[in-house]
Amino acid sequence: MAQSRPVKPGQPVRNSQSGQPIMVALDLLGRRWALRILWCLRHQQQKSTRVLQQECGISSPNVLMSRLKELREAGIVVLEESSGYALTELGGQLMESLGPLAEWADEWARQSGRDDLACYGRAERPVNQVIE
Amino acid sequence: MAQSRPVKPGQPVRNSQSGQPIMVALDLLGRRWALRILWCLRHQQQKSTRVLQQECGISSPNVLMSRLKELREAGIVVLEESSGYALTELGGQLMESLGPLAEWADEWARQSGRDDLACYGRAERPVNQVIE
DNA sequence: GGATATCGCTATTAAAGTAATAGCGATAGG
DNA sequence: CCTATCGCTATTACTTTAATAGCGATATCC
Repeated sequence: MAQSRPVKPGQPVRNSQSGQPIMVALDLLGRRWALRILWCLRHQQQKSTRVLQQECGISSPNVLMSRLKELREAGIVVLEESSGYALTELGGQLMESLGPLAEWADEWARQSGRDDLACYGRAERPVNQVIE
Repeated sequence: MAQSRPVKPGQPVRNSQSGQPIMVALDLLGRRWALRILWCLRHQQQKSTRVLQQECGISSPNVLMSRLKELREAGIVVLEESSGYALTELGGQLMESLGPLAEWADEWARQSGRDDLACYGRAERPVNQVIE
């Protein structure tokens, strides 16, 4: 049993003892599948655990449940009555805040000679599709 | 021996097989101590491994060396001749791109009733000091 | 020269996190 | 009752990180 404490602002986390919100956020979002799950919840509002597992390509439900639990405790995701998991408003705002980092990543790809991968600034692909 | 492949745009990583820059970036930066190390390199330009280890509170040099190697291969950090590690220009841009996420994290702290921790918007503390 | 100190970096073992498969109890419909 | 799906748990193997000790190389001081 991992039994990790809730990942919320003010709580010490892996990367920092101070509980600084940005550090807590980076710990939470840096964990395996976390952003992938949020991305799956983006378009269609509600999805079941099994749909999430399949669409994200997650083989183990254990880690999926761990991430969902953490994201729920963090107020980023909710489990709605017999309709599945969904993003909260805060969760939606989070997805929007990743824009500049995505832009940096594209610049990074450019400087690495892989600008064929940069998609954030392209008109053909909406901003929504940056995170895969 | 871990012998992990370089974390660069175009390479498949833990969180994604596509090599999308944003996903690669989140894998790289989400690894333990990565952002903490970058933060330590922010003010003073060059620091030795031992100074980094001490200031970041890292007990094991193994993981420090792993992160530094990854960050160097990614072009975010350089080891300058007998003067220590330093951020590249790209690395500096990266730190700036984390602003919106830090703002979101502060809003997150506010909604969690921990707005005493939110520091990103405060005039007293420069933006530089958000990440601890 | 020789002792001391610091440098970047590696070896080794233990702990923590994740991968992968199988299955539980609950609910709903036929 | 039978089947199907739901959220979720148990178990075992593997990967990543934690923690301590130490290497060879360079520099400094006596």
